[in-house]
Amino acid sequence: MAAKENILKGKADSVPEPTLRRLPLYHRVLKDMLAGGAERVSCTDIGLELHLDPTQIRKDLEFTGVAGRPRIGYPLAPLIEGIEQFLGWNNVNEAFLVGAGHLGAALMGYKRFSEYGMNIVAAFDTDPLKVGKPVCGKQVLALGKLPELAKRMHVLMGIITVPDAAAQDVADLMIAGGIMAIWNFAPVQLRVPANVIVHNENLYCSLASLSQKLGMALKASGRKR
Amino acid sequence: MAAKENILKGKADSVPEPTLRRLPLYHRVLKDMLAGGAERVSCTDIGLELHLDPTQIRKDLEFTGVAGRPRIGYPLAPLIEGIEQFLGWNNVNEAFLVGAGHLGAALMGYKRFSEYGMNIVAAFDTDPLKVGKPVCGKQVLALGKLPELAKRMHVLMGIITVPDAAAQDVADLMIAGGIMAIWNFAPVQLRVPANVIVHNENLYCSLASLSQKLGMALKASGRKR
DNA sequence: TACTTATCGAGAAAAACTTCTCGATAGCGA
DNA sequence: TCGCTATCGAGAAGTTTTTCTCGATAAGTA
Repeated sequence: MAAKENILKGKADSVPEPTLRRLPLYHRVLKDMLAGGAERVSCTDIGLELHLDPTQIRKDLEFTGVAGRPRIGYPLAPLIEGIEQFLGWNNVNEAFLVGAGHLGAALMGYKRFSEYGMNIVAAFDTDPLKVGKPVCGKQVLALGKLPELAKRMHVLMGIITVPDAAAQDVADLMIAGGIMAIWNFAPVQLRVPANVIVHNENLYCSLASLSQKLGMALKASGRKR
Repeated sequence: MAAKENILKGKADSVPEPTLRRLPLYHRVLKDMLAGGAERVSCTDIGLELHLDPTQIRKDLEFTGVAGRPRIGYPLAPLIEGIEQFLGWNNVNEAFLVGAGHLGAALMGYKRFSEYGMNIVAAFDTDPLKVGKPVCGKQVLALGKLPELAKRMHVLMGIITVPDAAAQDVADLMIAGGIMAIWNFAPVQLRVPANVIVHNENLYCSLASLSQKLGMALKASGRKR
C-alpha cells in the first residue's frame, strides 16, 4: 500500500496540509465511537459526523497505513493508534510558553495537549508580578532564563502569546535557546532562520474570514427580501 | 476589471478561502508601511515582508477593486481602505461571547477586534461566581438570558469558549437567539441549521500540523547525522 | 447458493489554487 | 530624448487538492 511506503520511505514529509488538519478531527470522532462501544468504522460514518466526503477521508486515512476492508470498514482501535502514530503523538514534545496573560493561561489550562504530542513545561514572562507565581500549575519564570533553560532541557517547541511588539524579541530568544518549532499567536510576521518552523495562529485572519462570510450572507438575504 | 465586477455583481461570495486569510496579513503590512510614511506599495514589497509570491498578492488584491499602476504599485491609503471595505470591517458586527474563562477573557481583551469588524458587547457564563462581575470591561451575564437579548439587540455573531461538553447547548441557545455566525473554539462538531455559518478554531488541529512537522524535521536531521 | 448492497483501493477527472509568461506602462538615469 | 527596468494585468501553465468512477470484496438476505 502506498500508505506504509509513505512512512517507511520517509515520504511522509509531503503530507498535504489539509490532510494534517483533518486527521485530528477524525481522531476525535473515532475516540467518541470507541467510547460508544464500536469496533469498526467506515468512511461513510465519519463523513456523516463531520460533513466531509467519504472518499477524501479514505485518502487521508491511507497515510496512516491502516488498511480497511470492503463492506467492513476499518478496525477502530488500530486506526486510532495509527493516527496517533502518524501524527507523532506518542513522542511528546516539551514546550515553553512565553506570555502568561489570559491567552497564555488558557493554553496552559488545555489539559489535553499532552495527549496531542505537546507538554507545556514552563511559562515565561517579563512582568515581575507574574514571575514566581504558578499559573495553571506551571511555574512562571523570568524571560531572560529561557535560552539557557531551553538548551539545558532540550526543549524544542515554543509558544508565543505576548503583545505584538514583543513577539520578535521572544522569537529571537527562543532561537538562541535552540527551539525549532514556534507556535505564534501574535499577529506579526516573525523573522527566523530557514530551519525553524513557524506556525502563525492569527485570530484576526480567522475572524476576517468569518465576518466576510456573514457580511455576504446578510447582503444576499437582504437582497432577496 | 474583474475586481470591481466581483463586488458589483455580487460574485464576492466566491472568494477563495486562502485569499480571505491572506488579506488581513496584507492589511497589517500596509498599515505598518503607512505608519512608516510610505504612500505607495508594490506587490514585491509586500511579498518580501510576508515571504509570499508577488503574483499571488496581485491576484488577491484584485478582489478589492483597487487598481495598481505598472512601475508605481498601488496607492497605499486607498488600498488599505479597499481591503477594509472588502472584508466588511466598516460595518462592525456586535458579538456575544459565551464562556468567560481564560480563553474568553483573552478574546475580550483583544482590543482591536473592533477594527476588524467585530465588537464583543457582552459575555455569558453559567458560573454564578463570574456572573455580574465585569471581565475586561465587559459585563458577564447569565447564560439563560442570551437568546432573548440576542434577539432584542439583533446580535448576529457568537463566540463559543466553553468546555467541549457544553458547546452544543450553547450553540443551540445562540441559534434560538437568531445568531447567524458562530466562532467555535471548542473542539467539537456543532450541529446547526444550514443557514448558520460556523468557523471552528480547533487548536488541536493546528498543533497537530506543527508537531507533525517538527517530528519530520527531527527524523530528517537525525538520519543525516 | 445466488443476489444485493456497502465499502475499500486505485486511478481518472475535475476543481481550486499557485506560479509562470508576456505585453504594456511609466519612472529613472544616460 | 532614449533606452532600461520595475511592475501591473491578464491569461496560460503547472501543481495541489478534491471528487468521481469502477472493479473487487464480503456481509446479509432470499
